[in-house]
Amino acid sequence: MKKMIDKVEKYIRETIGVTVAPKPWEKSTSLPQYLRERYRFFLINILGKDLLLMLDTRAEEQTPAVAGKHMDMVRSRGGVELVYVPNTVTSYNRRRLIGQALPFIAPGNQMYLPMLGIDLREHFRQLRQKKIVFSPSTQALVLDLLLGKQKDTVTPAESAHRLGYSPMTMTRAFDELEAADIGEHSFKGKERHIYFPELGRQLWERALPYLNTPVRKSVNVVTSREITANLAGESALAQYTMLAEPTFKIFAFSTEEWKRIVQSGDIEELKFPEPGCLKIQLWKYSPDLFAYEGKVDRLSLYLSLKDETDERVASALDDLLEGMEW
DNA sequence: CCAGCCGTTATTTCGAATCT
DNA sequence: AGATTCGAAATAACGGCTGG
Repeated sequence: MKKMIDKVEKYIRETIGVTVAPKPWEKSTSLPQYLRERYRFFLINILGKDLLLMLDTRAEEQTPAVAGKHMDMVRSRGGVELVYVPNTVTSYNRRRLIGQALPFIAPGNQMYLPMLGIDLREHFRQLRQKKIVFSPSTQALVLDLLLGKQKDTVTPAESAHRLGYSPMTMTRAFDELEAADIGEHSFKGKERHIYFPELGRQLWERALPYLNTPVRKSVNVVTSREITANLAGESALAQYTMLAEPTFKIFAFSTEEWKRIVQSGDIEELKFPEPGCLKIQLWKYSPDLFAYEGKVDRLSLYLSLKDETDERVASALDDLLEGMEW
């Protein structure tokens, strides 16, 4: 294990530019057997702060919750700030460690030391776009509220049942709404409730910054089959407004539904559109949830085209919302 | 150069398993 | 029963390579 502590030392020196002098921790003998076997403990001093490193000797990754339990255990006798040093850790577990406020150092990769105000990662992704958007399931929930005119309070389980998501997914959708400060959140015992004092246009405008296009991806196809599905894009817009029909018909599918269609044969995907082809939009949520009379709902349609620069489309979009019965 | 392709890695999403 | 946690699977981003 000598190697591991050296790596940590080097990583700290290279990233923060201070040398720490790791010393074995004597008190470790007072720990339960299993903790002593599993971890090695070193005291270090960073920027005037004493920290106790807890190095995992195991090669296999440990889940954050278990690591957290062990840290609590050690902390209860140590009385020092603890830092977990996993041997290996996946990106999603790094995020969970942060989520559970567990300080950790992943040498060569990432360091999270909130007590020092350090949150450092080696592999910066493209400067994380701060623009928060709702996940597809949350957007589906919001649209359901807007289109279904839900007056009462709603619970995750109810929404889940109505939209075909799991209760957990709806719980997370509630989380996102709460984070965006949309709706009034409350608990009735264990049941989580959300209530919207304002629906319709007010809610729409409030949520709009967090909503994005339902279209995950578009493909051009040719087929001799008769495709019946919900019209989308300019095709749907042409039905709702005075806009002229587009050159190619545009349909919307959920990913799963489209997979089924392709499997049943006679669908050829094209790189570029050609006369007589269809444009297929694959949606992040099922268009069927809100579609009406053979076309996708107005709001999703608006979201799918709101970045369109074409002047005629833009003005048709205005008409589209004008025609909305809030 | 550089646009497009492609394998690799990171992140997101979601339901199943687990916990309380 | 409802909440939390975990990991599989889908998706997106990265970065090296290639053929113009």
